[in-house]
Amino acid sequence: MSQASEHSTALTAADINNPFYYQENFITVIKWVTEFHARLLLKAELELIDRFLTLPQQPQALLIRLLLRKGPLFRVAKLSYPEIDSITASICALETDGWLTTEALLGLENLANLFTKAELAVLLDEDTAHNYSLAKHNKATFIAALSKQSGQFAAPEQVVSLGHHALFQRLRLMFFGTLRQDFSAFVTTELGHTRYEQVKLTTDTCAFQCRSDVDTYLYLDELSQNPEQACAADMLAALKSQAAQSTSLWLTRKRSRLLFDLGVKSAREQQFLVSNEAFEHSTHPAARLRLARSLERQGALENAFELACADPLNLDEEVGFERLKVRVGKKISQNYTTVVKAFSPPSFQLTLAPHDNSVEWAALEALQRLDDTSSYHYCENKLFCALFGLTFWPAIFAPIQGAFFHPFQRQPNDLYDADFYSRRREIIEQQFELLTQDPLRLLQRWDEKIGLSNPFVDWRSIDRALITLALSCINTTQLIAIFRRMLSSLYNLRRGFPDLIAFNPTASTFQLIEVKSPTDKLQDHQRAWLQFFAEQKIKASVCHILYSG
DNA sequence: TAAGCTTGCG
DNA sequence: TTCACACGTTCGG
DNA sequence: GAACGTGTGTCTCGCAAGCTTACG
Ligand SMILES: [Mn+2]
Ligand SMILES: [Mn+2]
Repeated sequence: MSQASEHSTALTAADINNPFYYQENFITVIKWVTEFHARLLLKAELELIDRFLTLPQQPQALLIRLLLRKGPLFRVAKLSYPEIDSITASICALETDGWLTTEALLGLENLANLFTKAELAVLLDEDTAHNYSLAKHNKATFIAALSKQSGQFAAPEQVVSLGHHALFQRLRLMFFGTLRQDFSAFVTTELGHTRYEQVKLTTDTCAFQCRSDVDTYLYLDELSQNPEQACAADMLAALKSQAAQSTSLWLTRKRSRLLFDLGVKSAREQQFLVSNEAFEHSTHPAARLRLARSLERQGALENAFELACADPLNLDEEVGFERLKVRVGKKISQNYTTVVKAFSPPSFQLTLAPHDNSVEWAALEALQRLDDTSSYHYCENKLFCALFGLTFWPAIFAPIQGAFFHPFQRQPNDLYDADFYSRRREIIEQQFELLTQDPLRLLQRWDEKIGLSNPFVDWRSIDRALITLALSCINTTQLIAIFRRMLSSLYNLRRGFPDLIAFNPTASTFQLIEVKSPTDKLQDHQRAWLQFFAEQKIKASVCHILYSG
């Protein structure tokens, strides 16, 4: 277990009743970042932050209001906040350091976003205006008409734009470790809409190790926002050169995702020079397989075969490489014969009348009617994930170094890393032990943790009674075996569970059923779970649906 | 004028 | 906007 | 049958205001 440096860190959210609660929270974050992670900021940035912190209270409040909104352009006349006395005075104050800038000219797109259809109509030249009516033509028509007049327009009223966007983006990223979260986390948490497990934080922990990692993230995020902009080859070159200097695992993952998408897109456009290289440089779980198939389509059969002979890194590769070798082996007279045979799970057929709801629900109803010894539930991954999340709660939220760095995290940063288990081995094994001793202990944990965010527990789709039922019907040894398999690759193996589960409380047994409509077929990872269940002597089968008439 | 969507807000 | 799953089309043997 | 691309439900809450469009 990692040692926490005892910089006890109270990061408290502001009281909602404070009319300036947003200001308080924003300042809290700024101070947190500048105090503890100043080494990731440039001198110029720190100076700018200083000036921000010394802004008079009212203009600063207004600026923060605007920073929290979509922006970056605002109509001054539309701004109104009861807690801010003089909007215009504050605007003036904010124009001195470039926090806000008045925009005299507006591009058409900005203009159209800021003003209503009626307001745009006024801007039409007089001789064209009479061709259009507000009732008959939609807003796009007016925009198109305006575009024939000009691409730039004098702002009809004062419009301001936010400055220093890059700095604030950077600060938000450094605090949250992602750009997908924003300051609304403070409020939703304060209101109790979302609740997070409280993990002891240490001030020396940040989402980022070095400044260049922050830069990298910002760059990758920008690329993923508008991937259409750069040409594919340029993008590839940029991502490649960046990869050379980065060590961070999760940034590599983020970049690999982009490279993978780039590869898929280029391959579709038959730009194989780009796509092959993009796949090669991507660590995305599906990248190698995709590359191998792409090579096959390009006719580079030897290359494809060779790649498919690599050790499979995951289930998809295992199955996909095998299929490819069989397919391509014949053509290049490699004479490859398959050793592995696809597992075929037990199955049965069920005939249904036409139904409105989904095939899973319809099958559930039909099966339930045929069998009054068991209760049927449509859970897919939800139930086993919930059991997993409850069982390993203390491990998931263990204060491992670097795993948690702000109070609004739903999961540790390394949840899907290969060493998730090894970094928590002791505590995980301890929970296995507790589970063996007393499975019903999980119900206590349910009561204790109910409502708290957990990456495996969806509180609304599962209830306490179902957990109780599950614990009384699922043999602990079997449950442990399932958990061990999940732990071997959390990212891949938290999905693929059969649609339905049926509990027989009298016999203390259960069975799993994957429903397949006539048009659907078993996915590889679903098949893998079914094979595992068969090996573990867990009753699991596929229900093939037929339709009457 | 109602419905449907986005945005802001706490 | 992401994820997991289902559905539908294309393609080659 | 395999592979690929697309569609669907779901999403962290609930409400109000403002705007646009479809509809009668
Ligand atoms: Mn399913
Ligand atoms: Mn199914």
